[in-house]
Amino acid sequence: MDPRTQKKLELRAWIIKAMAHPTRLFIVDELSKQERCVCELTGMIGADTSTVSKHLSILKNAGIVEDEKRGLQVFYRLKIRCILNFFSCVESVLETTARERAGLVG
Amino acid sequence: MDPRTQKKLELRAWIIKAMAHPTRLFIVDELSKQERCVCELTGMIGADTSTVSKHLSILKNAGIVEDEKRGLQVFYRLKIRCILNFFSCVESVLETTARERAGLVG
DNA sequence: CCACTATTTGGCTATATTGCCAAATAGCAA
DNA sequence: TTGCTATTTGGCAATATAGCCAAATAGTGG
Repeated sequence: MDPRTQKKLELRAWIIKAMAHPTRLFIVDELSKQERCVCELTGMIGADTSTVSKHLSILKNAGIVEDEKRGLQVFYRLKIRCILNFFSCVESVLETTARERAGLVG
Repeated sequence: MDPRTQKKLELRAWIIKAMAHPTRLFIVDELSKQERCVCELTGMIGADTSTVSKHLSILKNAGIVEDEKRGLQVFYRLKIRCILNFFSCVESVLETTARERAGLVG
């Protein structure tokens, strides 16, 4: 693999990696419904505020979400809606696997 | 986040994580064009055979690719085509980010 | 059986990620 | 300024991932 291709794929893998964590999937799903501040997300997730903040900054750096400060709070929004397609394709993967397993048994 | 949701998201994150590596993105892209044996992919990637084999087993365990042994060789195929949507959405992310950066400068 | 090729697995080290706590920063209000 | 709340950042320990080499496994042919 030539270095140019390598660099290109590293960048793309880095964006996908931003999605590759359960907490961050939760956040993206939640933000697909409505914007949320860090404290709201922290409450729903049940982790340390700093942990949630770091997850959000990973998503923000990747370019998947955007933030807006209003008063004391920082609100996060989903910036790229097509990222939700990840969910449906992942469901396809799971369904296919489940169907295969069922087929092996029956 | 309740344990049920957590488990569900962990499973989905695990599948996405299988895509979150430059070498595995290369493999998926290559397999989207045609099936390939491990030795062919190893040649294109330029890593140790064992490394490529491990990447392939990650993709296989995730349910994204499937394999078929023919003689000495094991051929891998892309099983879930919608995974290619990941690429186009990632391009959207990159384009949006690039447009923003350009806007800030000009 | 032996030799040879293709692939997988085990084991190791280096590196990256995660999550907590503590501390720093930012904004609002007295 | 001081105090309070929301968020981010730094640092650390635990865990996970990646890549190489060496060894094991599987299939082919003499």
